[in-house]
Amino acid sequence: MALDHAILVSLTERAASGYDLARRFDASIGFFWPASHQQIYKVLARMQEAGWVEGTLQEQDGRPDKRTYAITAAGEAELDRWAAERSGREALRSDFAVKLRAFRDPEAILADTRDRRAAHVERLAEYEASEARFYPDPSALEGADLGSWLALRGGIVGEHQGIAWCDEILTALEGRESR
Amino acid sequence: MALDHAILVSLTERAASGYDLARRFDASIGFFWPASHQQIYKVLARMQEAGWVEGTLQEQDGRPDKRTYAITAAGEAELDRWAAERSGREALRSDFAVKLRAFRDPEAILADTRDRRAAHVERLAEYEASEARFYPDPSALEGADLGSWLALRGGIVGEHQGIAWCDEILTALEGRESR
DNA sequence: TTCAGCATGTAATATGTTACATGATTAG
DNA sequence: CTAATCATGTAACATATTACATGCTGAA
Repeated sequence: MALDHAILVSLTERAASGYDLARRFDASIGFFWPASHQQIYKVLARMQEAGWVEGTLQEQDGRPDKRTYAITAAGEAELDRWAAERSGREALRSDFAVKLRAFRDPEAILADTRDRRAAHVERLAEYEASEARFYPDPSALEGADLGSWLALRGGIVGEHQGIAWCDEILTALEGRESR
Repeated sequence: MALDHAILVSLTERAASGYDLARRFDASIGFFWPASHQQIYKVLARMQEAGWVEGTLQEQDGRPDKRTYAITAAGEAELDRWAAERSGREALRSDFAVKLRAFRDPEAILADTRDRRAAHVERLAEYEASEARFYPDPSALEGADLGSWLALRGGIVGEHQGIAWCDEILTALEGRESR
């Protein structure tokens, strides 16, 4: 029951079809909660049965029919209930850390680490571009905008951390290699 | 197929029963790949069928029989295959970031953030204690020990990042509250 | 004509969580 | 006498991934 809430949050911002949501999950909200279109369609169907969202079919010409979902009052109530709930500690699951720990193939680890570093740098740039564009004056932010900015800050801080970790690994491995 | 590898890595360090593994997963390797005993038993059974591990039943008096698993040659081969494989980018899934973004209940977010900060501080202390105890001289490390230390470094850097993010949130929210 | 985008899903499989079940020993 | 530790699991449920399936439009 967690993708459910991510979708509901996205729907409070604007009503959307499963397809639209899938695209949003490829970008903004999906940075913190990735989801595939298949999964999104399933959850939308379940939430409609629960009465949290309401779908209306729109016929379109030239392209497939579109089912647009909007959040209902019951959905809003569910979001409020969830928002007040304590969120326990989040488990991190890192395949890469397990691989490091196994330390079976130092060359592969080096290559992986370089890739990861590049991916972090790239994503950091995206985040920073978003920040500059959408939140040029953070001190003026309020409400949901403040929340979105703080979430983005989490992404930025996280990418910095990822880069720092990669650099530690590279220093340790490259340093040893050349000796 | 990822808990599989975490278990195999743990078994290369020392043969163990499901119960033993469950305890290890509560501590060391479980920081990067949490798992419950139920899940571990299931995976062990599956891996035995696949021939990656071999279990031997030991009768004990005064306590339940114990099934000790050791990694087989096929298991080692599988680890090697996995180690050489590229690991793609890891998805982070943060319920908390979604909650921030929803920004429904600032008081609850504040309370959550304080809890999270405390949990990060606590875990950081554990990691740093481990580091001081098991890796007092990092420059002398080699092989699997070097890998384990680097994984631990990831944990440490990650907790620092977590604390920094919480501090940003607290500054933003508390600053605004008092105005 | 080929590929990307729009738009919906089903089916099979894999993985993980929660609840339930049993039963002995030892320390407080 | 109560709780924790040792030791194994099953069953039901929830969630996520991968593969498959369809079909139209518009741009290169």
